[in-house]
Amino acid sequence: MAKWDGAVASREEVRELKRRAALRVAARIFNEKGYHATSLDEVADVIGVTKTALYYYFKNKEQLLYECIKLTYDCGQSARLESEALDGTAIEKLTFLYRRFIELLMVERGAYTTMANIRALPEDAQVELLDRRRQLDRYSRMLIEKAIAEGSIRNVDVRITSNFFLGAVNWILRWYTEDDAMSPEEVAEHFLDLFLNGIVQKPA
Amino acid sequence: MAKWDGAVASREEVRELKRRAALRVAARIFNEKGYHATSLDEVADVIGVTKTALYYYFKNKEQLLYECIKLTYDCGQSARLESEALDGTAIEKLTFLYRRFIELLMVERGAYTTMANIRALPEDAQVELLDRRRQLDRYSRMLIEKAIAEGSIRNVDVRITSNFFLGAVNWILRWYTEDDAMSPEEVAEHFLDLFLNGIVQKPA
DNA sequence: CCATTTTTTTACTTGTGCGTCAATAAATGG
DNA sequence: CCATTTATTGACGCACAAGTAAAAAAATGG
Repeated sequence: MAKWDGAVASREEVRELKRRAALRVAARIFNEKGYHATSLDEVADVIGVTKTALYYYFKNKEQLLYECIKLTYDCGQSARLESEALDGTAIEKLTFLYRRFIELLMVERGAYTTMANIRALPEDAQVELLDRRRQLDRYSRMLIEKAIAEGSIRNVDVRITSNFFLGAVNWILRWYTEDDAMSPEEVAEHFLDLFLNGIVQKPA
Repeated sequence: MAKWDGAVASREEVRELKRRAALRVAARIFNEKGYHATSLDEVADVIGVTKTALYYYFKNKEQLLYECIKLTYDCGQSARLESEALDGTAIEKLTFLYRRFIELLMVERGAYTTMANIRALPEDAQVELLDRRRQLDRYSRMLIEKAIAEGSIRNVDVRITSNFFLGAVNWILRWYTEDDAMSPEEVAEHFLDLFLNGIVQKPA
């Protein structure tokens, strides 16, 4: 057994930590300035190494972007899988899906999923990511339909409603900063409240 | 007086039409692939001229982007000015603001206002655009506050609520295509309904 | 039809940033 | 403390796209 019994990171662990740190830095700068406007020299500078060192961890710039975007998509996938595993009514699953998605997104802080970013990737990566996006969207719509059927929500337009809320959620990364006074859980709570109940004051 | 009495475009009019056509094309491609990934050769190709011709109408690439983004910001400004000119309750003004904003945005189809795009511009243009954005946001929040005060909407968190809806609206350009079955007015109607009333089925 | 202005093109310069290769430095284990 | 693997660096080639200058083409009005 290694001394310190795992309290100190092994070689592979160090490597993995460095990779993740690099991804965080890259995602932040990509979001700030955009993928194409960001040079690898710049990312490397912020990390404190040279560009060539990055190539030791990532095949190329595309690969770096791909993994940044994947951070974000994994949030959606996790939320979906957890929601599917629940047993409850459609509106309960729907509520859970979005709450979880928001919380994960805000904690992970991956790369925005702009069309510009997706399009920068090779064809197969594009297909994979767009497919994942569609899965989330389809699941979201399916839940809305079921919730309408079970009578828990109004007879809204499914496509519009799904886009409406997914848009509001995706936009969070645009205005939420790490030093925000509000926690991800609080934001999620407010968003769900707005989504479910709207803003209008109902007569008592 | 010119013959045909203005039925045929004058020189300046033709020039202006060409400028606008170029802006449309550029905005579409910028939205599709991102500003930095789009070469002027490509924009020119789609229009059917060479890159150099573009330089006859626009000072440089930045200028082209600036005007594309301005198309979008002008939508927000127009909606705000029209809303301010109304006399009605806060919730009426708020409803009008967003309905008008959505409709204008969908018709104009300017450039997405991503951080990457803004940051690509020179400092003074950035300041100007971000200031305009803040004006719209401030006006939106002010109306929400007043609407709470007048008792027409619930006591929601103003910042969250404004960001929530502005996000959903800005996202429209991501999923709405020109050949969509739904008209801008219909989309606006649905969005306002969702925003005001939420999705939950209220007991009769 | 010609002179002039407007518009567009061809050919070029220049800078920037991705990705590579060989060389060096740091860590690891015997 | 040395041999070997792992990690990082510096220097460079190369492609691509922004922007320019001068010439050609097209439109306009007399």
